[in-house]
Amino acid sequence: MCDATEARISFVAEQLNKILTSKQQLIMEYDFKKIEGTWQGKWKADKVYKISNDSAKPKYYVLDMFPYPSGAGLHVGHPLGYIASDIYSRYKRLKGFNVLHPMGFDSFGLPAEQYALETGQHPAETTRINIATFKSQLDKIGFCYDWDREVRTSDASYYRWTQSLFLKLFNSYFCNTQQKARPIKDLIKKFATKGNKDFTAEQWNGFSEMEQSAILMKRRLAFSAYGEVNWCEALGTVLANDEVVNGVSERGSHPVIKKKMRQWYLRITSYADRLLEGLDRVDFSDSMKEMQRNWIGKSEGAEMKFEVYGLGSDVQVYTTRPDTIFGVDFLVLAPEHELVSKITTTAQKTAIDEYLIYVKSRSDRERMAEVKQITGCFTGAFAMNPFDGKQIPIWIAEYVLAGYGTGAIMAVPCGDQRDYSFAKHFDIPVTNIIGSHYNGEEANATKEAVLENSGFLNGLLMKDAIAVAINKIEELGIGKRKVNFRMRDAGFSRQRYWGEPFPIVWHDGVAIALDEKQLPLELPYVEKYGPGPEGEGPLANLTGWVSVGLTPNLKQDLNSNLKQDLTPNPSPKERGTEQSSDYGYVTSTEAEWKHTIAFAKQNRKDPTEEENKIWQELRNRNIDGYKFRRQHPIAGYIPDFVCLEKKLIIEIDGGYHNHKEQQIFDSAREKWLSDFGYSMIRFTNEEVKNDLQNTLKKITEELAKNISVAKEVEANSPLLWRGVGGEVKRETSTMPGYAGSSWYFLRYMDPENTETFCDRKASDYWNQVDVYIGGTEHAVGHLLYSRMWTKVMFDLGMIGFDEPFKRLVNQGMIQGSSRFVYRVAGENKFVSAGLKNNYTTNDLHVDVNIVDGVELDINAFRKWKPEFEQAIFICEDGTLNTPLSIGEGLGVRPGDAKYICGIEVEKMSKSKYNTVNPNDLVDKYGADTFRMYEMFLGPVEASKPWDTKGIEGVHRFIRKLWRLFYDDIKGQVWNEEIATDAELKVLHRCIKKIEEDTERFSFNTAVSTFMICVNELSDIKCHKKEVLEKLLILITPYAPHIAEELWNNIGNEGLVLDAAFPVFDGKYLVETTKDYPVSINGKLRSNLAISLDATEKEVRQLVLQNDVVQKWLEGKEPKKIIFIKGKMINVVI
RNA sequence: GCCCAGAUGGCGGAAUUGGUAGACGCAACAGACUCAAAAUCUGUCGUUCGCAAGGAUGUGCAGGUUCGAUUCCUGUUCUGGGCACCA
Repeated sequence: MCDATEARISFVAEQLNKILTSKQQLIMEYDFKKIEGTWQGKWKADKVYKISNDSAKPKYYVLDMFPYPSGAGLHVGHPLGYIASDIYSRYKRLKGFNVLHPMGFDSFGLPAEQYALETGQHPAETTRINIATFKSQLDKIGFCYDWDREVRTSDASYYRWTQSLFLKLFNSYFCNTQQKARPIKDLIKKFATKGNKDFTAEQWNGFSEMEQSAILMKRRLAFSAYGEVNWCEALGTVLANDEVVNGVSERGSHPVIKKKMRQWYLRITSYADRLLEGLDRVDFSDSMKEMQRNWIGKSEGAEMKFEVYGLGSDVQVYTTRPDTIFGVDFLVLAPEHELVSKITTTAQKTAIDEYLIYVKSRSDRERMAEVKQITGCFTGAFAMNPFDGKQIPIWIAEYVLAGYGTGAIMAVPCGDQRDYSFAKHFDIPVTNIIGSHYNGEEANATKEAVLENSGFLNGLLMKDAIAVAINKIEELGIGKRKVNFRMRDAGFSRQRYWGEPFPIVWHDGVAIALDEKQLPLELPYVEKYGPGPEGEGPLANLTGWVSVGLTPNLKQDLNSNLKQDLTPNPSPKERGTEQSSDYGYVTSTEAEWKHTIAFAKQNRKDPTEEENKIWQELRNRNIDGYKFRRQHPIAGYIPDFVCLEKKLIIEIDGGYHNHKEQQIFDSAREKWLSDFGYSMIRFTNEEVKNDLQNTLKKITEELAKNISVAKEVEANSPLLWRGVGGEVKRETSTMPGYAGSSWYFLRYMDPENTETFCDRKASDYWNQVDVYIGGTEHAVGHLLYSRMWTKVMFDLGMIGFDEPFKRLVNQGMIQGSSRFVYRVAGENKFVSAGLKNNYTTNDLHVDVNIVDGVELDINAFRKWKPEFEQAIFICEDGTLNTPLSIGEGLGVRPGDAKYICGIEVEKMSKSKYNTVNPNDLVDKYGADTFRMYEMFLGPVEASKPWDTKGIEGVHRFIRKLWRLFYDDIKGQVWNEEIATDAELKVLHRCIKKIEEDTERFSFNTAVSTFMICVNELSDIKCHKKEVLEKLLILITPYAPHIAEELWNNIGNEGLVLDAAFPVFDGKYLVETTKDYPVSINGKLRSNLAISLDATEKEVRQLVLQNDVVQKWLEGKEPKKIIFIKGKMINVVI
């Protein structure tokens, strides 16, 4: 072999070797993109996160507040809570729980509608797109959601149940004796049999339907009433509170006034006490509980009456301080109080009228804006103090609110600052009832003073006098103990499009619930999103949709080809042609209904032989206790016989029903009757004539069969059986954003159920949400409403618990850290932060992504927006940086001169260019690094500004973890050697700390624990599988992808996701000696290693022998030596 | 105005029950490896006096309780959040 060949061979071998090494290196490198892609794909394909409702394991429910899918997508602030809950879910799974951890979208809401108004895109479309974006972003982070359980509040399959639950609220009332919700049927029954304090049963039964419905409306948990809305004439629309700024509209600054409109409300005030009490049984943060308590605003006091001089009437006041009754110097009524016009004297009438006009002219916002302004007017009337007969003037003033208490107060200037200011302002003399405790300069609102000048209360401490005074008031029959709440009933309707339509139709001012079977009432498609003619929601513009006629289904039929077939009277032979009507059986007007009634009456007079025969039986036998009616109109249809209770119709057909044409009519009618919940059974004349017994048997069977339908479909649709005339119109407002979110946590338990909102078995199994994670912004809205809904459902026996969330964790808000550049006024020149005071500048937000810390990437900035292409920079050191294109010769670009940006912490938002997209970070560092970094930032509960800088450190840590298994050069380093005690000590210390930290949601310290552990293992060069695989299990919740990859690489079967959490063993941590800190007079002076077995006596001796201690003692005896075993030693001199 | 939470190095933060303040990370500085860069590794790192050993001081501020206080108590300032004429 010649040299050349040999050289060639060795060259080839060398090259081959190089390739092999580089390939091996490639395999051993931490390629997070590949790893994360692989495992996310595998998880999805194998459905590893699919959770069953049927498991022997104990359950655990971890829930995130589901997001509103905004167009902006996720920014780094959103995933904070999601990562925390994901870690916790995965941790619980390792601990052997069946963990429910779902995700969905709160996809109804105003922003989508606003966007639609601006761009003309349909909210359904933008919502769909936004959700897709959100999901793809979420998936990149590697969350363990069971997407099969996803819910979207704007899907008909979801809001069908929101509507159903609304109907439950509508059909329930709050029973004051049992303090719980009950079906309104019970109340109706009570009214009809016993009446109540305002009317007798006879009176109730004599009330018209409209009167009855009005009375019931006052008790329903979801009710309709007239309420004030912010009405903007110029925009022709109703505005939400936050769309009104200082009395004018946010958009366009048009004036906004109060307008009364019919609104829907939830009677949440009935639950005030139980919402308050429930807080003691849940694990929420103190501040969260406090916020809810404040919102509910319970106050205890007394309601009592003051007689008005010269008039028979009394003024009812509410006070929490009945102890100050002898200090009352005047009464104040709210300007809207009903007594105002009655008691005002002729002399004061002009003044009062003027004042009322003034008050009306002021919006709520104005009244709020100038809190301290004192206004009021004397009515001329006087009231009498029931205790001392003192004559006290009655005033009106806007500081008294009509909506709270009785809308009237007794003013005690020496005990209440507002009353005091009022008295001073209007020169009303002040009575002092607390002697020296009142200084004449300001009110003393404490309850600590001793009462004087106070009749039977003299000498009592004010706080003790309260109860005494109330007892006296009750004794005298002039008032009673009374609890008031600040909370108001929750407004539940919005004059908007993108929300759940109400399953309600209106007829003659009576709200009629749609039948359960008619749900979902789908949100119709609209082209325009503008308000209706009277400021109603956009739905009001859909006249075809709003006007129901009878029912939506009937309406459909009328619009279809069947109209022609339905219209003619089907039995002209029987009824005679002279009575034919264009609509026949269909009644959509008063006149048509009258026709139908007339037909029915006539039919009754003229029965067929077969009808008579069966009627005898039905009437006499009263089959199975059910009452039948004959020729009784159902909506526009006149059946031969009907059992209203069972919704069963019986038809005895004459021969003409054999005609094909007639059969089309029949089946069409059967269809829309079934939409009302009615079923039908047909017999021929022959059947009745020949075998009556069999016919009756069939009816009995049908009644039994029908039982579930009849039970379920409440007889609550008067439309079906009462006289229908006049127009039937749909409710045009929609439900607010919190409707869908008030119960979504239940739907996750049983998301595909088409029979009910959530099977009782499922809700019994999953029960309460164990941990609920979300922001504080929902403290008083969503959380109160969902708590109320849960209580209602519990009361009605629909679920088995009355608090939805066992534990609430509030994640802090991640604020944006904005960067600014300073543009010299009028020039395309920017000055660095340190020199900006030398110039007049405009501060511009600059994209944080082109700033490294505070140093601007000047070239990236020039490319950022075309207008900055030629920008000149005055750098921090005063040198210039100009674009080269100005001319190579002229362009100055010193090497390392920096342009420094300004910083400000603000809310994260696109317009401030301070958003950071998680996708970018995941692409650059991987999901595992991103997850751990978000957790490493600080406690989950804390708010903090985002700073990308530190992510490098976490990424270094992850790579260091990887290097415990694979070395860049040596390749595999992990081995299967037996672990030493020292190594196991490191591991078990880590197990203990991770378990503790994860349990208490201290994820930032958990991350640093991992860092410490990996540092220590690196230091002692531990690459042993026995230790490392336990570490992988520990870290799975935090960094699931790398854990799964390494777990698999070191030869484990199955997923680390389902491994068992390592059991901590304290024996590895047992120490024999402790390096005690030795303090002298509390100041640390030395350390001393002492055996843990040492007795206190031995320790004292060792301490006294110590050089440092001796030096400090200077030969004296110590006064005392404090020794706390295992902790520290303190020598007191 | 009322209620709640918080304040610790240049920065994010740790100290779980009153017991070694500043873990872990970032930034900074010094060094090793390298032609160089990246990556990696080692060291220093509250302030202050001192060559050093070793002191002094230090958890918003002022007091207090305690052998000992970031931790408990009182007062106070500031920051963040909530409510806002609720009798």
